[in-house]
Amino acid sequence: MSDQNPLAKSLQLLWEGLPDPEKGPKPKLRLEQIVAAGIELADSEGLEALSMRRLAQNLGVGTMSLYRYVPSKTELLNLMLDAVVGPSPSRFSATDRGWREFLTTTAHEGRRLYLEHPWTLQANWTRPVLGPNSVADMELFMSGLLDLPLKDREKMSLATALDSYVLGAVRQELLWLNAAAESGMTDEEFWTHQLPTLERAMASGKFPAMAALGDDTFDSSWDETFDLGLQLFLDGLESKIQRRKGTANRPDQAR
Amino acid sequence: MSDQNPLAKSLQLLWEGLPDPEKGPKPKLRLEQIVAAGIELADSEGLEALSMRRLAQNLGVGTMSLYRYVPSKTELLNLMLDAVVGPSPSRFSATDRGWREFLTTTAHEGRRLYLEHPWTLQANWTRPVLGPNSVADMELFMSGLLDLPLKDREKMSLATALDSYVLGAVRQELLWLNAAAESGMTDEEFWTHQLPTLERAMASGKFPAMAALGDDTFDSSWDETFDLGLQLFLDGLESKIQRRKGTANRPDQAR
DNA sequence: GAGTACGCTGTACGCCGTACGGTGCACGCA
DNA sequence: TGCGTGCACCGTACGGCGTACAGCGTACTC
Repeated sequence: MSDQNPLAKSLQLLWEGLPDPEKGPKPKLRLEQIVAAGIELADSEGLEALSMRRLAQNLGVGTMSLYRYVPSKTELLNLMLDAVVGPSPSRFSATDRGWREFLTTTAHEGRRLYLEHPWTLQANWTRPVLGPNSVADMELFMSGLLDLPLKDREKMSLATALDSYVLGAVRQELLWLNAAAESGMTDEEFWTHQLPTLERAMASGKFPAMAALGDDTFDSSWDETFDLGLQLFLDGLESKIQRRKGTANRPDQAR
Repeated sequence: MSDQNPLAKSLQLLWEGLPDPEKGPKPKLRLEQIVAAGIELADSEGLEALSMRRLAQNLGVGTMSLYRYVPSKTELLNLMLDAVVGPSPSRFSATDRGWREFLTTTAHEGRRLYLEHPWTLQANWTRPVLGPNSVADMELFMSGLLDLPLKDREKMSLATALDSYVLGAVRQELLWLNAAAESGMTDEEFWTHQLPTLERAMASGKFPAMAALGDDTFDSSWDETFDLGLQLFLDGLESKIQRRKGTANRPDQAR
C-alpha cells in the first residue's frame, strides 16, 4: 500500500495532497500556496525565473523549507501543470452544440491556455501527469464525443492528435513571439534584420519556388494559420463520419 | 554592412560560417566539428548532458576555447538545429508522386527526424532560425505543392500547420517514452503503477464517460495515432481542393 | 627580426538544485 | 504539569552550470 516508489509518491501528492500532520509545529505554508506562487512566477517572468530560491523568497520562507512540501522541483512542475489544465466553463457549455462546435471550442481553449502559460510547453518535459484535472479534461472530451460513430480507441487517438496540433501550433507561435521579444526588437525590426539575408538567398537562384512566392506569403497571422489547420482537421473528421454513416448506422459496426 | 546586432552575427554564422583568419595561430577546430560533436552528444545522452565543459572535453580542448567559435551556447543550439533539418532524398523523390504522397512523406520524415533528435523539441526554444537548411526545407515544400489550387499564403499556413501537428505529436510521444525510461521502469510497469490510482478515480463516479470506455481504449500505438491525425488532416485538405476545383479552374481565382 | 593579431585556456563569479544536520516548537502522554 | 518526541524551518555547503576576463604563446606581416 505505502509504496516506496517515487511515482506513487507523486500520484499521491496530485490526488490527495499532503497528509496534515498532528505532532510538530504548524506548517507556515500550504501546498497550494506554493503551487500558485510557482504558477504566478512562471507566468509573469518565464520558466527560467522560477528557481527554488526565488520562489522561497516570494513566499517569505527559507529556500529549503519548500522541500518540506515538495520532493523536488520536477514534482512541483508536475503539480503546477495539473493545476493549470482542466475543463473550462465554455467547453462544458459547448458539449451540447454538436461535436464540431465542441472540438473547435476545445482547440481554442487549449490554445488560450498554452498561450497564457507558455511554461507548460517547456516544463512538462519530464512526465505526462495523470492528475485529477487532466483526467477531468479527458472526461469532458469523451463526453463531448459520445454519439460520434467512432470506437473509443479512435476517440482517444483523436484527442491526442488534436492536442498535438494545438500544442505544436502554439509552440511555434511562442517561438516567434519570444524571438522578437528576446532580441529586444519589435516583430517588424526582427524581420527587417532577416530580410537582407533571405533576399540574398533568393537571388542565388537556389530556391526558385521560394523566390516565386507572392509578397503576402508570410503575412498570415497566427490566428489565421491556426484556424486553417483546425478546419482541415475537422473537415477530415467530418468526411470520416459521413463515410461511417453511409456504410453502417450502428456505431459499433464501424470498421 | 557589418552590423553590431547579435542577430546579424547569428545569421552570418549560419549562412557564411566563420571567416578564416590570416594572422594568428591556426585554429585547432572547425565550426562544423563543434556542431557535429554537439549533435552527437545531445543525441546519445540527451540535451541535459550537453554542457560546454562536456563538449569541450569530448573535443579535447579547454572549455573556453569553444567561445572562439560560437558566441554562446544558445547560438550553438541554433547551429545544431539548422544542421539537422533539411530535405531528405525520399522527400525529393516524393515530389512527383502527387501532393498527398508528398505531404505524407514529409510528415513521416519530420516525425523520424524529431524522434532521432529529441533535443530539437527542447532546445529551439530561443529562436526560429532561418538557416540555409531550413530555407531549403521550405523550398522543397513549396515546390512539392506547386500545382495545388491554393494561394501562396495558404500554402505557407499549411506548411506551418502540418509541422505543428508533427511537432506536437512527437513531443507527446517522447513525453511518454521518457517518462517510462526516466523512472527506470518498463512501459508496462509504468502503467501498472498508475492503474490503481486511475481505477480509484473511475470508481468514484466522477468520471462516467471515462469509466464507460472499452478496455482497449488506451492501446493505440503512437504510429496509429499519428497516422489517424495525419489522415484527417489530409482528408480535410482533399475536400478543400475538391471544393476549389468545383468553383474555379484557375488557381488564382481561388477564394 | 620585430610587432601584432589572434587562438587557447585557467581562474573566478554568480547562478542553479538539493543533501545534510542543527534548532526550537507544539502536541501526546505520564 | 512536565517532558519526550516528531516535525517544521533553514543556514551551510557541494558539485554542477554558462561565461567574463586576462595572461600566454603562436605564426603571420612587414
